[in-house]
Amino acid sequence: MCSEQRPAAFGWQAIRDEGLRRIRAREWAPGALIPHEAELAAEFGCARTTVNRALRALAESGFLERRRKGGTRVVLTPLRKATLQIPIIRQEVEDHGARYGCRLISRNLDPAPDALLQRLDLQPGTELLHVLALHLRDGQPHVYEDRWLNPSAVPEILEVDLEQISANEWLVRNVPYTEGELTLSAVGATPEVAALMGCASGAALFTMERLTWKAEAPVTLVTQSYAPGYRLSTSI
Amino acid sequence: MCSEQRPAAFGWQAIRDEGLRRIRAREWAPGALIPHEAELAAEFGCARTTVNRALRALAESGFLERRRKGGTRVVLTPLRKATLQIPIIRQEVEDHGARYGCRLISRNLDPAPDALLQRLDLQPGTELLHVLALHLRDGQPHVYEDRWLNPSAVPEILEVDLEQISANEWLVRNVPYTEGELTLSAVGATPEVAALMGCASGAALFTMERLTWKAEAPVTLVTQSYAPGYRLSTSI
DNA sequence: TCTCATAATATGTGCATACATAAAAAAAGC
DNA sequence: GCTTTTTTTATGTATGCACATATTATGAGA
Repeated sequence: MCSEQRPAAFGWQAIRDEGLRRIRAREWAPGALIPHEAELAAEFGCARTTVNRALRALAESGFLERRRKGGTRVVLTPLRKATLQIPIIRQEVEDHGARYGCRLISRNLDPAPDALLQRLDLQPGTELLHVLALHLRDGQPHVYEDRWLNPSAVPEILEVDLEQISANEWLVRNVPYTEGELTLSAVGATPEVAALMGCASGAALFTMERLTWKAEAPVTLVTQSYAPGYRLSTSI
Repeated sequence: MCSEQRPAAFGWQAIRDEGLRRIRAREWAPGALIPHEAELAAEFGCARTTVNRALRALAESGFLERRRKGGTRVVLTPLRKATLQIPIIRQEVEDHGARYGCRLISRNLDPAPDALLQRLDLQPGTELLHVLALHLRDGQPHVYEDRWLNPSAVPEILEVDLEQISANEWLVRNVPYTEGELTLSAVGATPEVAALMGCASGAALFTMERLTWKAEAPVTLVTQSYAPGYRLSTSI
């Protein structure tokens, strides 16, 4: 979504806002075609380029659906989209004025479980680097991290001293752009995790799972469980 | 993010992709200014408009930060953004080929708790409509919903038969565009909720809280807790 | 030195125009 | 009737130009 909240009096934003008003007021009915760009340009007394910009913005926001020659339709269910910013843990902690720390619990080159290999589309028997770590906030447990790394995608990771730099930061710095999948869930703390986190066994932990790929190779699968009470907010 | 995955050979997308490559390759260093539009236009042999479009896209994706006269900088931490689609429960259930149902548990016009009124920026003593409901999936508990509605923002809601249409759907249909705040968390099931959901008391429930405003008036605060095991996925 | 007005500058936007492209509609061929 | 080709059409993109706007940089005046 854009920055503007108040309707703009002029420019393409005004046309965008007027379009949104018509969608809301059902003057442009859900699922129906709206007038084409040239027609709207004539109506608003502006260039087609300007109408295009406005309608494109509404399409990006999920209110309209546009197809060449097919015209522009009002989306049936204005599916609400929220863009949430995935926090970089160190930064999130320091932004709150707290002291960040990270404790490496274990680091092993293990044959990965079959279910994991299947999900990563890797050959059975492939060895992955398994790293467990605890992120601290003012010395208190903040996030428990369970990470699998694929050395065949990022061989350098085997040389990195993960006591010095967290796997996450190293990846952000050295494997710049990856695509992937983010899964949010709530899981109960296992006895082991509870002991590390200093919370009750079975406590509800907000959990973020990230699977990232570089080109066609899986890079890492990381599961981060936040201490009880954590809330992730965003504006919609 | 846009739809394109593969680099485009021509057009503004090609410039966008080349810019992204330079950011990744640190040819444009984090935090540093990049050449201004006119310069890049000369380099790529295209109009400034085209460069503008490309850089604007990169800025919207969170890689660049632009300011008039100030120029364009590479964002220091390319904070990863994920756009997640807030599911409309009925639709989500039906899309999975399951039967949707909704059971109204209670509906009362109550004086709201002070903490809530403060959060909604309402006068102490204001009465709000408090609705508890259970969304069913093939007859099984799926989502527990606790909702507060503000009749002074949407008076018509008092006349609506919530047995017939869920508050959510009525709002989507009749109070089309609202801005608000989305908060994700994990909470343990209270004994009452556990009984309704048919899960263990204390079970970890993925919880989505949505606070929406229409103009300056709060419309609704809804807390939806999903049955254990629910996962919300998105691509990043 | 400090404050305030002024100029310089990079991005933001609008317009007229042209052509590209995808997809639907119409026409042609069988 | 059916398939294939052609035309039509709405959106997508590019360009050159002009002017708006927000800030930074500069310089004048006290």
